[in-house]
Parts: sequence; C-alpha cells; structure tokens
Amino acid sequence: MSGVILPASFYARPTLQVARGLLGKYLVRETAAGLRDGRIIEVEAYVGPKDRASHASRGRTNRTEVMFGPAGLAYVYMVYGMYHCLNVVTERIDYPAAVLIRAVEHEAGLADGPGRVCRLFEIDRRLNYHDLTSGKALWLEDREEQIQRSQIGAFPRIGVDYAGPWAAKPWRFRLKEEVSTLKSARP
DNA sequence: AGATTGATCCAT
DNA sequence: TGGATCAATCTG
Repeated sequence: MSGVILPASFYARPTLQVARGLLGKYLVRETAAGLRDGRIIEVEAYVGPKDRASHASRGRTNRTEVMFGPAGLAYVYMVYGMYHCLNVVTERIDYPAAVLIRAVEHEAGLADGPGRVCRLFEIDRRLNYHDLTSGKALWLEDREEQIQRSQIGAFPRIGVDYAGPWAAKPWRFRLKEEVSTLKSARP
C-alpha cells in the first residue's frame, strides 16, 4: 500500500490543524529490513513561543532551533536518557511549533507512547532535522482516509504539569475508535 | 510508587 | 562546571 507523501504545504499551517490532520496518516520508515509503516493514532501540538509546555518557550537554543525552522522538518530528541520522541515541525520559519507523534497503529498492534513509536520505527537523534518531505528514510503519507471531526477526541497533554495554565489546554488529539479497539503491543 | 538514564539548561 | 530537570517507560 502506498500513498502521497505529505508536502511542506501540509505542515505549514496552524499547528492545531496539522495535528488533527495527522490522525489517520501513515508514518513510513526505511530500515535495513525494509519499509515499516503505521497509522497515526495520537498526537500532541506544541504551539508557539508562549506555550510553556513547549521546549521552545525558553527561546532559541541548540536543542530548540529546529522548531524555529521550516515546516516539514523532523524534531527528534532524547528524553529521560532512554527514549526518543518524534515531532514534525509546523508553521512558518521563526515561529516555533511542532506536533509530537504519540501513538501509531501497525501490523503487530499499537505503539502507544512516543518512546515506543521511536523504538519500533528505529528513530533516534540522527533523524533530527530530517526533511520529512524528501521521501527518504522517514516520511509521512496520506492514504486518502477521511477522518471526521467527530472521530477525534481532545485531551490535555501528557507530562507537562510544569506548564501552569498551558498544561490544561486540550492539545492532545486521539482517534476515538482506537482507544478501546486496539490492544497494546510490546515489540 | 520507584528506578532508570543522559542530554540539556541555567545558576551557583 | 554542577546539579536539577525532564513532551517516558518498565517493574514491582
């Protein structure tokens, strides 16, 4: 099964729109063993310099510079010394925003959690700054699945209690159908 | 609930 | 340069 690689114009839109739009799209990774793909089930939006939950809220640093870059770049960072998280950069240059990929359905079950997604798809910091529109190594595809607004649940983001009022914003989006339907799978 | 693990950020 | 912190996960 193949689809259309998401172009830069998909990512260069308001981040909440991009986040919802990514549900039902496919993450595709070229590995030594071949292509691995999976359907995006859950995401989180990190929006702009004021969003205290966002790494970019403290301004430009070596780590956050990529979030200020052009839409369609991958922002990959290591968290807790053990796990990686994959984000896609959104909006315009110099406006820091991104969408975290939190859960992906694949042939063996559900990679539920950003660290599990990266482990399954063999994503680490070497893919930081990767151009997701290049069609190499790692990209996202549209396979023409229509997602209705009613299929999307909105919840507070995970692990951002330090962010004060920003922690309560319902900027985590998940396909409702998957919550009870799918089982967790450990690779 | 507690341990884990290392990159990152900022202040002592 | 040291140390607190962390967009998480696993085990008990």
